[in-house]
Amino acid sequence: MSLEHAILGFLNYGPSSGYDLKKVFDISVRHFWPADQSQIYRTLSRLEDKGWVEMEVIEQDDRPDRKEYRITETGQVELHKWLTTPLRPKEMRHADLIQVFFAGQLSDEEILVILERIAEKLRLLLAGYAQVPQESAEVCETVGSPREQYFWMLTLDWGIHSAQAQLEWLEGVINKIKNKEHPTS
Amino acid sequence: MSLEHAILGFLNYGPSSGYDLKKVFDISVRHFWPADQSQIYRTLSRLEDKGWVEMEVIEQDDRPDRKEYRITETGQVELHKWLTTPLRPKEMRHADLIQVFFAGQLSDEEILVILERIAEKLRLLLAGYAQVPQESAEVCETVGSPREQYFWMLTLDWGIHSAQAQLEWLEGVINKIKNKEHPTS
DNA sequence: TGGTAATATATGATGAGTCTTATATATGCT
DNA sequence: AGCATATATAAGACTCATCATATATTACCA
Repeated sequence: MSLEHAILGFLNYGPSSGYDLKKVFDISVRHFWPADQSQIYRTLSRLEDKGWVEMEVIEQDDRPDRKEYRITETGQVELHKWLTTPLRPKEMRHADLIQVFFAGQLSDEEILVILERIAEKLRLLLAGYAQVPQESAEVCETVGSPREQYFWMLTLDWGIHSAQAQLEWLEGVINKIKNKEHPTS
Repeated sequence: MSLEHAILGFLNYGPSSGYDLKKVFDISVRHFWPADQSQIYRTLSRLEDKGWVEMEVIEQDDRPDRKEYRITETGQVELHKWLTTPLRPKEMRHADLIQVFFAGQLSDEEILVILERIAEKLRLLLAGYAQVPQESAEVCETVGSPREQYFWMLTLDWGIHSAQAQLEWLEGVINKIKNKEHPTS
């Protein structure tokens, strides 16, 4: 399971609690692997059962106690194995494209609304990507070597290039439809 | 639910059985909305419960009987409503990018294997897209008007442009790493 | 006559993720 | 004293999708 190994990946930088992991996920990998809080805690328990991580309760005076998880040697072996193992192609689901697929049944005005909405979502996505570097800067510099940071940035770059390509293509389509360069019946 | 409305979309072209729908899905929308056979049958039952479709058993001499589903007026209203309703942004999950994110922990050779594997998957995806027109040609011409076919092709075009943009970007990254234009520590 | 493939539908188990809610401690504000 | 907020963990219910099977009919071939 991917979430298991994403968590192992972070624990390999150093021990951490479920609460910490949730925050790290949200500022670093959320754009390609969002993780629910409850899912993180459940997955940590499962990782412990598998022996890939160990847990230690850290008592805190100023805050509730935390459970700190540390990757084991078995866990490190498993992580390396997973990182270098081919992943089977994952099928995509784009509900937006279902709307486009059946758009022929709609009026040109309705179609343009749909397409503009998709374009707007892509612009928002790009705006979100633009903020990631600032949000993650602190963690990046403290936790990561330049080499690690380089690959972190690659994943962001991938998202930006994909969204930009999609947006440019979509804007072309919108213009064609505005110019009535499509079949009317 | 998107699958419910994708099915309604197809039933709006004419009545059809679960078996037919599975085949239609596989040659037309599989690349952005794959559907499992058992899921299609279960969804058809649910659509019937909701009153969006009606079922009729068609007895056949040469084959097992089939249950033919027909969209109702309520179903058509619901379909139109859904097609013109904004969909909330769906978060993406790309397990491949988890491997890239943690690739800094690996050797350059291991990283190139990972990236080449992702590139190869994209090439396979593009090869698959290239075959869609032939596979769906028959259904397209019999079921769809030129206007409908135009939007069907748009969804394919979207996939092709996305995959192509990703592949080109990825090939650039692979070359940079081959030329050692990345941090080694 | 037996075997396979195509047609056609259905169910049970499981996995993965989401949503909601609950619990508990400590800080700081008013 | 009362309230909101941040920290920290957890469990229940649910949705969606996948996987494996099961069943039944007919056609075709050896």
